[in-house]
Amino acid sequence: MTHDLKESFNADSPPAPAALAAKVRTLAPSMTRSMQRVAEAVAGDPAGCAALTVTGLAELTGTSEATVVRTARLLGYPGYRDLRLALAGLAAHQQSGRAPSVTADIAVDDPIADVVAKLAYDEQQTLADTAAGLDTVQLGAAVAAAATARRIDIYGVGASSLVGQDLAQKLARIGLIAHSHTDPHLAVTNAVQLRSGDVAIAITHSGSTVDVMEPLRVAFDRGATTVAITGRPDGPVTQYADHVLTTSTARESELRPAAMSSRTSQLLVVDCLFIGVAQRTYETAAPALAASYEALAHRHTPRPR
Amino acid sequence: MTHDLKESFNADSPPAPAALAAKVRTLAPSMTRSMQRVAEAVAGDPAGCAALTVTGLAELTGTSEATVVRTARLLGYPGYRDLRLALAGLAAHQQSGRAPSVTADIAVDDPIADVVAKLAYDEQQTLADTAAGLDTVQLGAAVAAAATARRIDIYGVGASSLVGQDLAQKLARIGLIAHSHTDPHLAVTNAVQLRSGDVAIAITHSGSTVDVMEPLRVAFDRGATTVAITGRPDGPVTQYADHVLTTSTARESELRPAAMSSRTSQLLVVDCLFIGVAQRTYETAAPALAASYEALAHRHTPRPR
DNA sequence: TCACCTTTGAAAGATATTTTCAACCGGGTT
DNA sequence: AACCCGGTTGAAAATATCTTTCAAAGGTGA
Repeated sequence: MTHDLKESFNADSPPAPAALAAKVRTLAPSMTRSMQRVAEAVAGDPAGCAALTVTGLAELTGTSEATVVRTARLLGYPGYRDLRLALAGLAAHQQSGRAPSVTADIAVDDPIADVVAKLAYDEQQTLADTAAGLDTVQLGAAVAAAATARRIDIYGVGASSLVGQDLAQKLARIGLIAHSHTDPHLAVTNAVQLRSGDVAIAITHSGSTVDVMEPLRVAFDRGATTVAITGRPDGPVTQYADHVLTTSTARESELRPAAMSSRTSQLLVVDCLFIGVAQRTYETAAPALAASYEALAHRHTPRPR
Repeated sequence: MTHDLKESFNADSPPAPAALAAKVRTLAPSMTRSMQRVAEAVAGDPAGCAALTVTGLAELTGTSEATVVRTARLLGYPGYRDLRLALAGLAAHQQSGRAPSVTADIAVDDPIADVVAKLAYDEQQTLADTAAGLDTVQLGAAVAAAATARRIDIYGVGASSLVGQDLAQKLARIGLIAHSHTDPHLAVTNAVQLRSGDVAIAITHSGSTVDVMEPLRVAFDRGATTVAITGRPDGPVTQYADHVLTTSTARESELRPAAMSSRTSQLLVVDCLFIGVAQRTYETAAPALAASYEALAHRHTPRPR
């Protein structure tokens, strides 16, 4: 599956009911300027845009019909007509559930209570977006591969390395052979050992972190089943991925680095992967979980009161 | 609001959000035979009809385009196009109505899509609980201490160690001196160096992990400001904590270890702490964040497409 | 600067929707 | 029964909307 470029994601989800705002955010970086203007308008006011014709929306955004159609395509619809229908559906949706008013960015002078509320809300949003945007077919395939893998190598650097470690820890707990690699050199060194029947998982929000791409490429070339967990489903890392799991991207602000929401999103994906694997290996996973719990008991003071 | 069914929708003429089936029934007598066929199809399967063009619907009902348009007009829309948009909205609505049963535990035989939904829902719940249960006064105090600390030491083992590392990474990014300790011996060794003006943070879900409590005790004795992030505000660790930040605990199931939801909760707390500190040190934090972003740019492949 | 690739919108081409209009139907009248 | 007439219907023209094409504009690296 060596797809690249724009055509790749036109193939996947034909319809896309909700989670449009999330999709817009994920795809925004791969859009051209004028397409971003259109996407922004659409995400900002679905109801309003649903009432517009191609020409209308083109005028509103100061672009051309062609650009509007292109944007619709990029978002996964066959054409503008279908995007418009989806927007109408979305509008009806929002109508029912009025959003709370903590959506604003976190400001420097926000009282601490607001920070808590906004952050919690944002992360909840990120979770919802991620769940909506996750391709369950890809996830299922990744789960199947991991559940039967001889060994699982995980690559991630920076903030993503923690996510990788988390996954490795959990998989190890249910008796699988899983390792997380942070050092790029060691990662490549290890990747060389992989072959068919092994699984390599790369975690990178940007989709273009060389330190993570390189070991994945090696694993891919060696015949291992490769999985990319990334916020950029069109990024270069997907070249070497048999299965791509997309994380969502929340808008970031000055005080809220992208790493924060991408981490939340990545963790959800990783958890889903883990649970999926645990389901498939239930016979061995359940006792292993119990055993590891037992083994740690003595590390706690006897009676917590 | 006393009106019931039939009377209600005569009032709202221009749009007609729901109650389409009812409208069809009321207006049916005043329709001609072929129009009734169209109206019937529309009321029977809004979603399906939304996918059809005028011609398609005309064929389906064995009538002509003109009749379809007439029917749309009779139902109160300017034309078929608008009826179609309304249908799409209606369909989306119905869809959302059915799916409230994700609250159950994750079972071994749940399809992967359910796993995603349940997990996302659970984590969202955990976030809400955590935000609600977080003591902003304690948080504010912890933030104040951390923002002005000479150095910050963080203790966590197991799953919590990742949370500790995450916090340390982020604090370091905004120019603070923060370290996460995983090795209990090294943690204690380092804790001995602390004194008044330093901050020590212990992260333990159980509130009774000796490997984490011990360094915190040492730091406490040495006069450092100590913070405990724990799910058990009555646990032994709080003895040595000047400020206690409580994380929430979601119910766990066989397949979903406690570590999973506690991690989500801990991360939110840690994020709040971080943002709070970033706010208070904004002058230095903002440029530091920008600088660390710059420094990493070359680790990505130049042009993602 | 130039060559090359990307992005963009004007306009042509294709579809879908709306309107027009004549044929058709059914019932009442001579 | 034959005829007329208002209402109903669909084929086809007219219009609006959407899609595609293509060349010019804009940017980037050598």
